[in-house]
Amino acid sequence: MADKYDALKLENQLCFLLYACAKEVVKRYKPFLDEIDLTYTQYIAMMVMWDKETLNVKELGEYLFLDSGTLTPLLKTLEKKGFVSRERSKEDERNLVVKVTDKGMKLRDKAIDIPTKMAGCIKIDPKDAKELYTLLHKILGEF
Amino acid sequence: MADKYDALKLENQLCFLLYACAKEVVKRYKPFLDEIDLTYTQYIAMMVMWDKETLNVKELGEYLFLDSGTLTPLLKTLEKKGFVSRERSKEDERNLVVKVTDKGMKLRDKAIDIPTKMAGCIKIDPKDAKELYTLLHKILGEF
DNA sequence: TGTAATTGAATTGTACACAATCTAATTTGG
DNA sequence: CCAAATTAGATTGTGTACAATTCAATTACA
Repeated sequence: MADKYDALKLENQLCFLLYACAKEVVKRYKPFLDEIDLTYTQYIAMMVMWDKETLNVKELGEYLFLDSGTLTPLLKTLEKKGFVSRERSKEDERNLVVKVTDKGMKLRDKAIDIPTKMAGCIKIDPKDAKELYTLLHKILGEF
Repeated sequence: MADKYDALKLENQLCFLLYACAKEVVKRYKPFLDEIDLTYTQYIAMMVMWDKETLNVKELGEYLFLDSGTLTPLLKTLEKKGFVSRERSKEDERNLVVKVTDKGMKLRDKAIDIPTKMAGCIKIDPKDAKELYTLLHKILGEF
């Protein structure tokens, strides 16, 4: 019973599945992230900061696929919470150097069991997870 | 060289991949959706409306995984654009009946080649697409 | 070398997303 | 039958997202 509008049905849209799935998974993080006073976006920003320790806004944005319009207010919030510092670079004053603070590094230990908790929260077997990981990388790869 | 913080690295996060991928794919829709004066969220709402024609806010929200906080302003915008009508139900005045208008139904024909255009935009072979579809359904299934 | 082009952040404006709260309408149970 | 509980939607407040613009700093090049 296929009609010419079939492709316009929500249930046939891979993009919608991606969109809905991403939102629902992020929502699952909330209770765990509430405990360490971070939103999901702040959490992924801190993940990069924990790993790199010092970065400018542009570099951070490349990791996160976010621009300064999102990151500027986000980083100001993280600064207010004491997790990062923000300072213009001496060498090139266009660059804003973001550094994770001691307090920010301490937060990492509080966050350490979040990935495990989340894994227990989303029931997907390791083989499927790996497969999904590969497929999403393929799509994201061409961007 | 595994350390105890490995699970907290962005590149190991399936959720981040989902989140980034969904955003990037939605972004790809923009040029096509601009032509028919819809945002992505408005577009998926219209997809349900095209299919169901009449719905209340709660039902629409169940299809879209969105609540009234998002849908109320969205539907007011779609009403202003003339694509849907909003009216309280006579039988139960708590229900707001959303109906797609003639103008809204006409929009469907303008939207009809968007799925094809998008398919040409994201290079993923049909087998992978199917696999991805199945995996995402599995995850979304438990929500 | 001086101006034009480029770059990195910030700002502005629009549109979600969602938790929490509120209000009015309906339903339930004593 | 009526007060309490439930339900549907709207509202409020916070926090993203991102396009477009602005601004200051730096770089390129005629």
